[in-house]
Amino acid sequence: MKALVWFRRDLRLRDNPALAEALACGRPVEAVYIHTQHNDSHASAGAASLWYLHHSLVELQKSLAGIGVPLRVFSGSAETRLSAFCAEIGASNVYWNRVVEPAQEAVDQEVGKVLSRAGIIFSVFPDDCLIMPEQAYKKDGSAYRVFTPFWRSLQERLETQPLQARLSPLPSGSRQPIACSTADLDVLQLLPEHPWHLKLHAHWQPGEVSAQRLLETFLEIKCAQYETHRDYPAIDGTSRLSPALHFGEISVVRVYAACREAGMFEPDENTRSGIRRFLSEIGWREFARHMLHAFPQTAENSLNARFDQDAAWEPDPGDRLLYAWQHGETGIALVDAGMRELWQTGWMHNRVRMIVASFLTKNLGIHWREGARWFRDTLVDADLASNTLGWQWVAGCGTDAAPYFRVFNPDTQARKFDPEGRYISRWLANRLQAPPIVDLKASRARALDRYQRVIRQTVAQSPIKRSE
DNA sequence: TGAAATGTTGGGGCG
DNA sequence: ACGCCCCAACATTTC
Repeated sequence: MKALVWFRRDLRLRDNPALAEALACGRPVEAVYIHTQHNDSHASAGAASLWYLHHSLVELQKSLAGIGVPLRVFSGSAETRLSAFCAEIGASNVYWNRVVEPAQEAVDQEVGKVLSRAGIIFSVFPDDCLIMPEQAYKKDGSAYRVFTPFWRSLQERLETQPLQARLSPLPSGSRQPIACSTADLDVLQLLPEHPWHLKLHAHWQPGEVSAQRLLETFLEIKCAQYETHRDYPAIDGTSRLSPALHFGEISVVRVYAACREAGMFEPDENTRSGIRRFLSEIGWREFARHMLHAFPQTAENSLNARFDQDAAWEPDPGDRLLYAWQHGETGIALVDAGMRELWQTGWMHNRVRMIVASFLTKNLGIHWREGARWFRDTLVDADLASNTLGWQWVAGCGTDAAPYFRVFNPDTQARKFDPEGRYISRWLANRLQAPPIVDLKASRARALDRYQRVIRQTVAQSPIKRSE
């Protein structure tokens, strides 16, 4: 009988608990990836993300072949495909790593039932998080709602838990390499027909090897000035690890452990603070997973439900304002530059993400849900938890959110963080700058007015109460 | 991980 | 020398 590894968002060989365990069991090992399409659900991946996935799978298939493990891919639902494939190849055991996302937890439940009925033994391993979300609640069982205490307690707990146990060496090539053709990946139809995605190759190199190189580059070069460079979108000062972390091309445990090790005996104060700051960004990723686990409805709705009523937003007939924002035609230089970077590269610098998000929700008065949807469709690193937290943070309707009155002025931000206009001219070159579609000052005032009314309303004043 | 309005202070020009 | 005004520069408050 064989052992089967079900790959999901752990597209790597190194530090892969499920793969390591399967290889250790002594049976012949095969691997499978199943692509499930959701119809316009917030769980479905966008085109840029699917492009990344396709090429990451190509790399995974090649490296698995190098250790004698064939990878097969299917479209369809995991519960039907998995059991069928087990029967086909004669697998008695299935191994996989958890994906910490509500819809995926539900898939695990279904798959577990089906496999049990078929008499197949399965093992699920913790992954995707430094600490599994159900272990990240406060002592009284309630969820953390503020980042700082959450991150502090998580770090304290990591001090006492040996991370080394969750890492494993690269599987050796003791097995016979097998021939591999990546042609069958095309059946998943992850790539769109129109070849717009070809431009993404100039900016991204999917795969485990590239992910490890990004981490090395960060620790050897970038972290020394991360604290300052991270704020300047014209500078390549960030790790660019977000898509690799999303797809699990590198383990977040490995990233954390490597950073801690690098910071341990580091004499340079700038380097130490750079590493510390970078780790806190990893912390926000953890926080986002914890939040979505505790409040799964926030993927669709504001945690503060008052923000989902019409009064919190402005009408946008024909979605004209939304369209202008999406296509970088707002007439606000930094916003348009950011939206163009996103469209061209499938990525946007984090400071600019905050600024374009603030502009959409506050200056244009459009629900954060629309922005989140666009990001999901266009980002190579689109991640439900991080995206949800980020948008609600900016909109001011989530946990530990920015206060509603914190409105970025894109022009002021450009003067501060792109003083020479390098970022703006990079993405707006050869482009006539249209007049702004909104007046920054007036729209800011309207936003403050709107939010103030929404926030201040008491339960007694709500339409539901009154109608009684 | 704001920005704008408002308040305070202190140096310098000037009568 | 002195008071007055102007206005940066900085601090505080407010949204």
